[in-house]
Amino acid sequence: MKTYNAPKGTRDIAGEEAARFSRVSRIFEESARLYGYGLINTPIFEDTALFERTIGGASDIVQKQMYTFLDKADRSLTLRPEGTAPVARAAIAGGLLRPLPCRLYYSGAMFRYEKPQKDRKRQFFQVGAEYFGDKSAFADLEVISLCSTVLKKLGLDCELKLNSIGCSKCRSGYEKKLTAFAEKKIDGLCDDCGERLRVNPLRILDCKVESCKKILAEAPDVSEALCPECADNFGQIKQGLRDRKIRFNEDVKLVRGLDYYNGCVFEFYAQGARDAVAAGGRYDGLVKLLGGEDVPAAGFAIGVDRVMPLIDFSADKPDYMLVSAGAPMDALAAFADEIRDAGKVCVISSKPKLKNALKEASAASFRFALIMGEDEIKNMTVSVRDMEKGEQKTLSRKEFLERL
RNA sequence: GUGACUAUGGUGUAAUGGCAGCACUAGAGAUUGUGGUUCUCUCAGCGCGGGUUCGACUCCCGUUAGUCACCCCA
Repeated sequence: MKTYNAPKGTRDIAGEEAARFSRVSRIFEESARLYGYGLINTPIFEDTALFERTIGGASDIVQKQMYTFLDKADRSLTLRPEGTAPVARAAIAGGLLRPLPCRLYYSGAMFRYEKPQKDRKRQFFQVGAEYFGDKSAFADLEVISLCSTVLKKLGLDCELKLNSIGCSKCRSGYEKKLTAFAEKKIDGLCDDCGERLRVNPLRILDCKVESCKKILAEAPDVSEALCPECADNFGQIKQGLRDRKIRFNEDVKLVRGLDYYNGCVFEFYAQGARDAVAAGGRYDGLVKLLGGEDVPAAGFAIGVDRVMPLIDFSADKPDYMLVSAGAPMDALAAFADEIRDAGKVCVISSKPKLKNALKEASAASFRFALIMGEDEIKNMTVSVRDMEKGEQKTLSRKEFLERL
């Protein structure tokens, strides 16, 4: 019989992984809620143009990583490769940006057509938060704090890398300077950098080739090219982080791959992890670009798949397995419901023989087996067997339920 | 997208080109209502397609999938 695997670059998440997954989502959602963020669910696919315009036509994502298809009416649709543009789009469309500020969080699958490898699947999961309507450092600080809090609650010790790539004004000035610098040294730079210089000069700062790194070490700094406003804003963010005791390292070479970013950008690196587990920044131009008013914004996303294997996790053992020793199933079912009403996990073993039922309970690591047989039915009792200690005692069902 | 490596029951692993074994798991059982230790039995496999050969799990080519690096990114 032919069987089917999950499609290339996707995977099934079950068992312990699933438990990790929901733990990460739960902790994120809890924190976002406590910060006053509201959940927003956007479609899994959008008009292709939404991503082409916002992410940047020159970016790798748009150039070769989008899952784009035509629907039956020849509309060009794309499986979302990231969450920010859809959230911005939805916030505009849904009139959510009227009383500003507006705080939203999301959680879900994203898609990028890449060659799968460690920590890089074609379908991956992100949780993220977006803050609309505040131009000041306050917003940057809030989203960085939220992100940092979540990672901390997950037990991760992360390094925060921080940079400012400036507003549209100082950025274009800087890009000119950088381009001029790089063109002089073009012979020493790799081919990719030549290409980057043409399409998105900032990205050459990100080059991993040693010879390029050496040359670019002398490149002009963004920090020196910032306009007074941007420099002041960035200074406030850094001071705010110090006040909040959030450690960070300024990295003047940090740029982001998506075109809509400006101002402060950041990435969180977990210990030992090569890639960022979370990243974000400010994107003041995005809402306007999508036809909304001129609403400044900042946000971040956490890579759930990347965080999952890093968290310290031990699965909870299920509580009770009800096993029959000749008791009718009806009696078991009613009692099981009473236990569930008390909020405890209770599973009824389908094995008719006590021996096999106990075997099942121990194989599935239940903490207790609840034995019900003729004696227990007659006396309204239950025999509670501790599967680890091997101790067993019989008590009245009423007493048992009270102790839950 | 480029490059390298890998592919055998559900899992982990063997077999100079000559009958595919082993361990774990799972299922059934070892006289009455007591499991996680023992014993017996059972189920289950060469990713797919070509080629070389008397004969291919083994060699060659292709393909698919996985892993790793590059690229890029959460």
